[in-house]
Amino acid sequence: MKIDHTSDKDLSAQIATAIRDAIISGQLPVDERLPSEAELSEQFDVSRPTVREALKRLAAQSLIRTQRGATGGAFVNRLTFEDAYRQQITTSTLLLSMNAVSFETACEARYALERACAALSAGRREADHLATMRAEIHRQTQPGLSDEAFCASDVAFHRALVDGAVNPVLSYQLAGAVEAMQPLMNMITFSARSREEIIALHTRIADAIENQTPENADAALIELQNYTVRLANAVIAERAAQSG
Amino acid sequence: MKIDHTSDKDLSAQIATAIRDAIISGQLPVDERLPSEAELSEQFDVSRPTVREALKRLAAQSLIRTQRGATGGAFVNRLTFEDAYRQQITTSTLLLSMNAVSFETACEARYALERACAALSAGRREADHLATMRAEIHRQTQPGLSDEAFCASDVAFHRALVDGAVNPVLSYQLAGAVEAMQPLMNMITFSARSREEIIALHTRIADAIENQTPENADAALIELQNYTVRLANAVIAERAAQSG
DNA sequence: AGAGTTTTAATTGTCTTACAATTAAAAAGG
DNA sequence: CCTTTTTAATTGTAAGACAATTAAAACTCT
Repeated sequence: MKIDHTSDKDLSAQIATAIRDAIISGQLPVDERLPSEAELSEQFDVSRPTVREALKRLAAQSLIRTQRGATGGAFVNRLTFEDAYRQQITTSTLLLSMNAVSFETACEARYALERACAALSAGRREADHLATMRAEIHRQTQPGLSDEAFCASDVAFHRALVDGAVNPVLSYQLAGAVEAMQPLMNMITFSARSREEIIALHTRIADAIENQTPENADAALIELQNYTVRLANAVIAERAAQSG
Repeated sequence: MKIDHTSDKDLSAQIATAIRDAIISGQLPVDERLPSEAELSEQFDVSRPTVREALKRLAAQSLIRTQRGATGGAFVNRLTFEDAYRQQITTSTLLLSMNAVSFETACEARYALERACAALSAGRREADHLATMRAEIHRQTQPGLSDEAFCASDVAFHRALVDGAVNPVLSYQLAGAVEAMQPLMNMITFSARSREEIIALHTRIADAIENQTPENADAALIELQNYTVRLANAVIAERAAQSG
């Protein structure tokens, strides 16, 4: 592993890339200890602060973890699904908030992916995920529920639907799509009437999963998508009218 | 924005989190300039190297960019779809390589998502994406094509299929699933026979998109999924026999 | 006065040195 | 042999210095 001291790129960025490549290619297996910061600074012929900046870049991506003390150091970190979820959610959230993505586009993506999961969920029909869906539907019917709590329950319901596919890779991919929509969903103030409609559709979805009728789940999800978009457009139009 | 000097967490991690939260919440809009490193070190009451470590953490996630010179500094970066693609791909790749995910599970996730896109692609039927798909199919028929080039063309074909849905959010979500599979796909050495089958299925998919018959695209993708899994299992079994 | 050139100041990038905090192993002592 | 203390290795943090870069300000010449 060598770096170019005459390059216009930061040395710390080059070092981080070199180590990252070594991890991705498998040269550095999980839990392997990297050389100490002092050794790395010798190997790359840079100062220790520069090495540290490189290591912090890798730590920010959960690629390494560090430990102090005599037997401490930087270790190649096993990237867990939990870590990946978190990164995926923040990245997706920022992507939506920074790029003027229309509500409809985000919604289309979300429900397209979710319907794919629903088909698998209907086939697997896991008892615990189904129980979670029913429990969340029940929570959503509580009259005193705040809008925030309703939205949180909504997310939990859809998470259970997705997790019901029992495919961690799929759950990971969907985490961003479902969770990143929450800020957008929160801007929609749910009336009692719209909650009723949503709960009815949720019930249809849960029924479809239970009865292993994926086509019914598909239809209900499409209706939910359309209804959500209609609600959002109404809110957006109202706001435009108020400000204009 | 304040940090806790008595916490067991790294100061640089705390500072990075504080700034990241400010960006996500919108307090720091895109292209806003952060205070200089000297000012930040005063504000947080830490040394400049510590501030720099925090900034490198943010830079690693494409949340900020830095510029040298008189009017330089750290600026809130607009997270582009391109940046997000790259992160998504490396994260997905590491997730698969570090977590003993079965080929079938990864394949199931990938094709479930891809079929969702295909349905939309068939509805939109974009000329340029269709042209790319045809061009890649043609490339795949060239007899002298190396296995690596065939795999790359395969990825390009599927990317075009996904991009044909004309939904950047969807393309972003899929980027990881499609590209992260490539290392797994590369381990399958394609014989002339399997190339023929794959090209035939690709052609059926392209035809289905062109004719706006999503059910045909769906069927072909399912066949492709099954065929890919069969090939992979055969390779895995052969390797086990050789080593055992 | 205007255009081109030089200087200057601000900022990040890097290096050096030093010390604090933590931790496990080694040494010491009972 | 067990407990306690010391020690050494390692990361975390600090302070100060200089290099590199860049845009604006000052200057010079026509």
